[in-house]
Amino acid sequence: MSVGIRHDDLRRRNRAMVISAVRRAGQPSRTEIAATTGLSHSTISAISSDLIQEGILTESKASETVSMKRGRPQVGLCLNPEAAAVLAVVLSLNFLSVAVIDYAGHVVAEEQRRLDTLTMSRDELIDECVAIVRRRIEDPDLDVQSVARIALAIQGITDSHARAMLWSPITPQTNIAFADILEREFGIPAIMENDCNMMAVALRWRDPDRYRDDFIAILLSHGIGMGLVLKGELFTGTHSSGGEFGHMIHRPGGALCRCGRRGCVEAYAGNYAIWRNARQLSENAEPVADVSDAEMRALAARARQTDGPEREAYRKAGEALGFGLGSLFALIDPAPVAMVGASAAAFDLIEPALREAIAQTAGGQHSGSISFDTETNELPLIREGCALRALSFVDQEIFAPGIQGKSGMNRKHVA
Amino acid sequence: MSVGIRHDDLRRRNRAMVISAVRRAGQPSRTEIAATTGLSHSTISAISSDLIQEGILTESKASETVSMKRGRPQVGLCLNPEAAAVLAVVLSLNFLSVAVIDYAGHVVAEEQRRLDTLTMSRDELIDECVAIVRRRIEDPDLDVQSVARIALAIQGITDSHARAMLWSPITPQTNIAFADILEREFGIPAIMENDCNMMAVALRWRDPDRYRDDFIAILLSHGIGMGLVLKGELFTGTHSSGGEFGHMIHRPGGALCRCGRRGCVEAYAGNYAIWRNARQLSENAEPVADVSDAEMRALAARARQTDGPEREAYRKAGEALGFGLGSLFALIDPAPVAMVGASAAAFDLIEPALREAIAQTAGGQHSGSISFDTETNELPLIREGCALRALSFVDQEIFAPGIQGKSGMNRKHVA
DNA sequence: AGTATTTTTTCGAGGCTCGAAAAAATAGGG
DNA sequence: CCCTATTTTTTCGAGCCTCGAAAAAATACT
Repeated sequence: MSVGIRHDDLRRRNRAMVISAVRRAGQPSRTEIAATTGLSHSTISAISSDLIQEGILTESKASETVSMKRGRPQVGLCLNPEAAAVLAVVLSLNFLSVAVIDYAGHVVAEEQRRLDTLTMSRDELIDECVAIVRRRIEDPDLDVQSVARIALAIQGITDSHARAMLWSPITPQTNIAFADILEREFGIPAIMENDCNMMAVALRWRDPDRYRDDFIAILLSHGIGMGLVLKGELFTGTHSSGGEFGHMIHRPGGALCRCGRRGCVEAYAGNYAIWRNARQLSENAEPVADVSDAEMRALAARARQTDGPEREAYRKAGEALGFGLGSLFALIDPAPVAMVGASAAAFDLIEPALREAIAQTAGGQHSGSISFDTETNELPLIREGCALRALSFVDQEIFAPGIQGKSGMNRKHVA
Repeated sequence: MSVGIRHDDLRRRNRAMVISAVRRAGQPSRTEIAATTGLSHSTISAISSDLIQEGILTESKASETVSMKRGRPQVGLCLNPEAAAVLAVVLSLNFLSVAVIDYAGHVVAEEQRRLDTLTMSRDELIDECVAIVRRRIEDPDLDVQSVARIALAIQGITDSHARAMLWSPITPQTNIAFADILEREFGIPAIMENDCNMMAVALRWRDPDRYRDDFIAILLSHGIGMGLVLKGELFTGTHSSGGEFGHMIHRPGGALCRCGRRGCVEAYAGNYAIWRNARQLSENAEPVADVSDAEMRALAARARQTDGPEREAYRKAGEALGFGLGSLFALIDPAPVAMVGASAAAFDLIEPALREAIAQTAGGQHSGSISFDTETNELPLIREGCALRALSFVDQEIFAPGIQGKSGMNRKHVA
């Protein structure tokens, strides 16, 4: 059962709250932090003094503060970039990328590689990931004191504890415990996240006005993925990363999906499905492994030009997405939607049928008011989400730890 | 944003924790509470001493403790039944019921009435509810010191703040703010909950081994409802009670649903849909207002006897439920399911097609391992859920209040 | 009756937050 | 240039809260 609050938890939580307030606000003064957290000035003063002493926060240079107000000028607090570093690793189809991010959230180094993920063996895949991480960590050019956390995102299903990839369309391999492997290899805490969930995390960070407590991020790509935030929390399944919107059933017994089942939303709206329909192939035709972005752009161009099979393919995609969203809205109620990925550039071809379909569902009451936004490049979002996840872990678990391992041990003190 | 933890919160939360530990365990000793909450004996001693002084808890009579152990015998703490009372009101099709429950959770009085909810005006409906509550509260025979909370459950959609009924199949009226109305009328805090959500709350209470952190309660009745618990929390929509499983889309453009749309799960699995299919009426035939339980039992009997349209009707219901669950499992992963309601008695007719359908969906990997349980009488569950909800509110908001309205004002102190 | 054992209470220590007051740092006005 | 008003930040004592250790209470066993 949930456990009582010990006295030590109090300081721990308030420390975490101050750190998170600084991360969100950028350069808040102590007074601003007191206002947003509801804690007293004395408490904020004490906590931030501790955090500065420990090298986690720094006071921003007074030069920048252009306060035209009377009185003692506010002194902004900011995250000390040198307090820690994190790694964001993104593994997607035929592509592996890693970025080193300092504690303030700035990318300080990166590396990208093309692979052939579909044909690689289990060990090759693991070795590539370990190697790219090792190169970044051990790079002598890089003045990074210590990497405190690795976050790895992958297209596919991960387990709910963020330890392992369970299944992924980018490789025939299954059940690879990447988080455990990286932890063993480098002795650095690691997590394994779903790519679409990381998209959602990043969208919330980028535009908290639009993407606040409830929203949906849908990846329109070769497959269809979703990241879902409900009540301010990232939604995950009971055993896996969950939110497999692309594999909700659109038409029982319908078109053949890449997952081997029939009638999934993805089997109508994934790139391979649009391509299959545009070529007027059978719904039973085996999904192709990959369709290039260029080819998809060509399909979209033809669909915009003439009312042929290409336009019909996009219409079917919109219909599947619309009925899928309708069923989703029946469960969670309507929420703002972000359409992410290269195919989001063809959202103009998808939207009419999508809205028409939603209007026939439980979401229908508000079908006009549901707002869609598009973002054609998913990779930066995923990486940003990973970085945020990893940094937030450092904020809460390392710099505001529980009883065990009271921090401040080997960290360099600043000034 | 989330607010810092003040010092006063600490005691408040730990008080709430002790109360909730007593409610769950029945008659735990102080030592047991210390063990489950992780707080020290001293703290538990101090808090429980307060709670006893305030008349919220009592020490159980030593006579019952048959401890064959050496040492000072444990003295069990229990909820003082006289500390407060709550009202559970359940409004369903043509039926209104209310129960008075003491603080220990025992029903001390009840009243039930048959109504004609489908034809009643808005004011008649409200007046009936107010009147039945008034009769129970003002009953001179009843020695109830003070009703601290009213919880009202209704079949249909409520808002996410638990204030109002937004839409219900039992009445053509919409948007009735029952919670506000009852609060104004009696000056007692009230909430308005969805019936299926209350079923889920009660199932979790009754069988915490089976229904712990993640499970699904589905009401098989004239309509199809769902209560969903995920990660130990009751799931609700962003604006409404949410979880409208019955109105997920099974077949786009398919059978006519009671909600006016087409192809909803309910349009295949609701009583009216089974009845319609069993009579081999068109899928476009207007849903009938009500089918008696007796008639449904007759349908089920005939379905078991011969392989005719009745059996096919149940098969279609199972198929719709199965594909619906499959889509749900794509989002949340598989979880134990409770089938509740009179039609759960016909689950034997539904299950084969249901399992076959699930096997064709994302839930398919585990289709064999998904476990179903049935419970044919929903009303006691709903009432129990209401009572638990109301009592839990009293536990947390009244007996462990924040700064404002520090409790213990007019309550009778016990010995 | 005395001893061992277990539960519960008591008591002082240590932490944490809070409010009030003091200190610090600046702009504006004469 | 100095003084005052204003705003931010720190300091300090008070009040709670939880904790651990020890004491007290209540029973079974010998």
